Amino acid sequence: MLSKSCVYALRAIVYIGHNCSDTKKIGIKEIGEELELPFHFLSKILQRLVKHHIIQSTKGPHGGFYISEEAKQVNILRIIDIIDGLSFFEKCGLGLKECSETHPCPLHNDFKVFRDGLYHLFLKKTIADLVIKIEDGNAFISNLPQNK
Amino acid sequence: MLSKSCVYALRAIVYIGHNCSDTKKIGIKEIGEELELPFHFLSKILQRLVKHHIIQSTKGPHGGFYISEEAKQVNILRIIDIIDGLSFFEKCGLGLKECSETHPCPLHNDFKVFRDGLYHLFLKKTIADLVIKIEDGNAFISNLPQNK
DNA sequence: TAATAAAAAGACCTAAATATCTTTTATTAT
DNA sequence: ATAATAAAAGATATTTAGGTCTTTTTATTA
Ligand code: FES
Ligand code: FES
Repeated sequence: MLSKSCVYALRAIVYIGHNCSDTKKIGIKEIGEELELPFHFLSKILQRLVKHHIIQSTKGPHGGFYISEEAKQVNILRIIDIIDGLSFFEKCGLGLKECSETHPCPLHNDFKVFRDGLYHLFLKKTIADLVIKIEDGNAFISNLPQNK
Repeated sequence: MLSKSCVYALRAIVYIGHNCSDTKKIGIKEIGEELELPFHFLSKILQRLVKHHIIQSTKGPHGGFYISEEAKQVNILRIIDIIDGLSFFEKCGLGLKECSETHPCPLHNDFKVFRDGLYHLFLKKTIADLVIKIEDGNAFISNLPQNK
């Protein structure tokens, strides 16, 4: 449903949100190692997020990525839109060219419930919501060591 | 979420279920034209379904594909399993290597609701259920002509 | 039994997503 | 100023999904 680029983006943002501070920026190397994501591929993704002002970066020694408190309030759907676009949430689950109430596929009514539910979930969840779960120890953004 | 192969398979099966009879088998050509699916690609998919005994076929003049009433009782999840596998329903929505209750990602609890809901939807829906919707005129399996 | 029709099978092609490698640019510290 | 560091940018490679083309096999019917 979400592309790899997109989940890499989300996890990287959460990692940055959790680990950066006024004095500490986070390098791609560290993110890639911690989250086990491919360095250069991740770098492209982070560039896009910077361009869209979701995160910020500085070059040079002690440079890296960071995120402001305001930016942490953006919802996840926004990230999905930037990376994948929102077509998933409009598309027919059975691949008809149009998903519509007047010409529905035989899964339309049932499928719509979940598709729209996910949409609203992603709409109301912010980056900060995810970061808090990490900080409270209620969730994790890295793999379990044994699964490495 | 579902691959094109998979939704092509589902729509083709429903089309066959709706149109075939004891005396009439359905050719790939007809299915491809009606559903606007690529002929040869569709042919590969139907071959797999025949191998898995979801549909049946005969070669030669007046040959084609057909489906038995019993086979119409198989659920959609079975088709998804044959074409895509079921990994989607076990995978972490944020791409962690394992989706688990003890090491959850920050979306786990919310995401699981939809992922499991879809699972159960596909588990309880049979091909016959979809065909009935077509026959009752409550749903469609072809695109609207203007979207062709 | 020959011609024909249709699926099966196999080889091949294309496009998109994912991943890597190299060079450039900006920043900081010496 | 210079060297070192880190992101940005650009080029290239690999993998996978999606799609096409050709040949073979099987069944029908004239
Ligand atoms: S028409 Fe298929 S999901 Fe809406
Ligand atoms: S751990 Fe991410 S969905 Fe279960």
